[in-house]
Amino acid sequence: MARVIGHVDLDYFYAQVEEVENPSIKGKPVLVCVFSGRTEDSGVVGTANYPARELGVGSGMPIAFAKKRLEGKNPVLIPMHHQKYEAVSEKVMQVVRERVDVLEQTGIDEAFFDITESSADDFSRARNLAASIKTAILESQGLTASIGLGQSKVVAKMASDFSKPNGLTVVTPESTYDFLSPLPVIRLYGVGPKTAKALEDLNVRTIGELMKADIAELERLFGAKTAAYLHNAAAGADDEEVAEKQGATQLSRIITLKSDTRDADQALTELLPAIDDLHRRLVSKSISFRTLSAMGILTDLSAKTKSKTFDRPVENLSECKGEIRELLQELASSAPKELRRAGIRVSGLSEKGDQTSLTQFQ
DNA sequence: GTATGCTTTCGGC
DNA sequence: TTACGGCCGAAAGCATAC
Repeated sequence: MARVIGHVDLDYFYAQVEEVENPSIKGKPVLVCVFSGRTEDSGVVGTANYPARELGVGSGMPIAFAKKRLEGKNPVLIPMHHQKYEAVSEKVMQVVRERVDVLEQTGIDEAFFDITESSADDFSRARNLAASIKTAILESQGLTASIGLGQSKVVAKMASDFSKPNGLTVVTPESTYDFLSPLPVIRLYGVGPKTAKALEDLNVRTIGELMKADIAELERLFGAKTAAYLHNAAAGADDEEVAEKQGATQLSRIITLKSDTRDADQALTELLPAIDDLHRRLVSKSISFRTLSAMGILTDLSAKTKSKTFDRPVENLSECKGEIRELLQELASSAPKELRRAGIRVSGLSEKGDQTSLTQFQ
């Protein structure tokens, strides 16, 4: 049976939550900012509302740069309140979950859903269901969302991206080719600036051109698995299932250092609160880990990591400061530049008292 | 050679 | 003129075992 897959994306999420809480800022450029604390304005824009975007400001942009662009435009800068957005997100996801067959949350503000059953595989019924989901989100939390429907995850994701904010785009199986083929490859889910550039060097600019691209050439450039994905995704024919996500596969914390350094002990000192925070998180969720990594962002913003895997799951991160120090030391001494930011990551996670996930197939 | 597991990098939001 | 976070998941790259 053909599938009906949806993707829901909350519009300019963090900034919209702030607008709902304080409607008087609506209409002005609103920036939700991640301040790093190094200098007054250092940090980046997390989310910008549409008035800000129309003035050329968007997420990932340095705050100082955004401020310059918005001089005289009465911008509203708000520091990010992650817990608040987390709470709103949970409520929205529950509203959606109640109305679909399967929900797969892929971020704080987006999710895939499968409504093959509840729409009886009928795209016109699916459209009505998607419209009712949008209404329910608006009534529950005052937020607009954009929804896309299609025959696969790739099509649904691109459909939700096609019209926003407050969009509803339905791409039936019959219209899939016409929808996808003229779009630039950069719009394809899974294609970022680097892949797009490599494709452009092959004279592949649109998804239609990607559909016809030589597979051997794609394999040579990207490897077999990515090549197969690109080929299928271009046709909107990926067969990825919508599946509820279990727990996280990794947890991390990263900070910006007060000043650039190669001194591992300095980095460790500044990281201690983040290590404690992650430790508390692990303990409260009864999570053990097997792999510990130190992450560094260098002065040129390039990234570097060093990691270590233990033989058995480790429960107590705060007892690993010696290992973290060693990893930071390896990292700092092998890095071509000083560290600007430093972080830790744990992966290979398991829940305490649940060793089955590691042993049941051995 | 193939399978498997670990390390590092990439890319999305 | 420049300006620059904090997460997450996944895949490539590499090493090792058989």
